[in-house]
Amino acid sequence: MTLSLRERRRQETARHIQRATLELAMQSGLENVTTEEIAVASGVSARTFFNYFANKEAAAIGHPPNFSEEDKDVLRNGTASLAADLKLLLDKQIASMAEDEELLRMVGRVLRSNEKARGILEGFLMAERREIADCLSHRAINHHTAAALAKTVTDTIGGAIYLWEHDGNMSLGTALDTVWEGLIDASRTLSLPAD
Amino acid sequence: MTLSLRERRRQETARHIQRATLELAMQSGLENVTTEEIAVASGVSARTFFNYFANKEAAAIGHPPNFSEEDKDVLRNGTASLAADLKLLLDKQIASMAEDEELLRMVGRVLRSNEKARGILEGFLMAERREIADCLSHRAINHHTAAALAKTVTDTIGGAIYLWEHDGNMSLGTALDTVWEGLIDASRTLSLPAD
DNA sequence: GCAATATTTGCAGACTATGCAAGGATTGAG
DNA sequence: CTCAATCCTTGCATAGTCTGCAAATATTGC
Repeated sequence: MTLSLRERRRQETARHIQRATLELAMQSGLENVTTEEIAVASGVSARTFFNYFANKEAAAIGHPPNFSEEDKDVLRNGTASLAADLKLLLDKQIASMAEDEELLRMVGRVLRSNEKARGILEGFLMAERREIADCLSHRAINHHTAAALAKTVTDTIGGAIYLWEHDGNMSLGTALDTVWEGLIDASRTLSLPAD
Repeated sequence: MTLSLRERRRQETARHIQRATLELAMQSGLENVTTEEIAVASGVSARTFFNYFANKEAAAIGHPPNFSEEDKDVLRNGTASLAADLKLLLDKQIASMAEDEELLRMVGRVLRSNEKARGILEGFLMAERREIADCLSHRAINHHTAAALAKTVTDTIGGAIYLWEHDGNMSLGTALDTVWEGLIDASRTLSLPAD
């Protein structure tokens, strides 16, 4: 886990560029900011900007951290109910996001107004869902059930952030609990009466 | 519901451009097709192309049809179980998509390789989910439950198409049933043991 | 057939993104 | 410390995206 000087600098520059991108986007909207302006604000050349991110939308979103092996082990070999283990994962993810609420708010604002950014995020989420579904494959009835559960994870995080952004002074954790309850209610609705 | 000559021509040109875009994309990949080429293949000027679609990704996806009032009424005032009414809506949507499987296959292929296209589709889906959640607001326990149910609708359609695309000779309808079962199983998992 | 209204088109111009090659910085070995 | 290998940054050239504008063309309703 020790990074070379080069790697540390690279990460730092990437974060730096993301900040600059988001701050400019908050002022004028990402559409109205040029890559040139972002590069200047980040202290790198326009060409170097594209060595770090494929485009300004990707710069605004940044490089999201991967799931830890620890988290995935809980999903694979957890002893509690599946629902409880999933909720645990959600709590952890939301807690880590709550560490920088301002960043989250800025990213959220970009995502709401920018189609390309939404597409890039979808790409990240697809990869995450694949990972989660993989971890669940032993515990779920079959592949499709695992996929449906994985989707609920990313959806619930998205829903919680959305609620937190729109409902004035609800904490991220409370928003998660609220959306989670809605999900459980929806699951009851779907599973109880039909067939 | 009668359209003027102008409106009919406009729709026809739009479909024409979508076809041309998709056919070129199948040959070389959408990334390697220029808007100029699409315009020539569609028989319009490069400038006119942009009067119809904001970009080539939007042209590939096309203008998806809205839900009919009839469909929405079933959601609002259906007498069967909510799960059954939702399944009905899904069956109808999938049946209408099955009318042009080649188009669906081409659009799917673009979506799998193009981030921007995924973002545009997400935009359409968000709007659909809002509509569905709105219809469900009276029948669901609360707003969050309705939102979770609406999300399952678009997710299930997406999942069914994905399955149909990848599993050799499964029909769209069978794919939908399979994904739907996975969803029901997932719902049972989430609703039964926890709390 | 004519005036009002919409659509198409070409053109100019700002912005995005990539390949390439030169120049600079970092690294590890001696 | 020094040198060679390696990696990173940068400027430049270039292909492509997309918008505003104004002239030309087509459609509509009267």
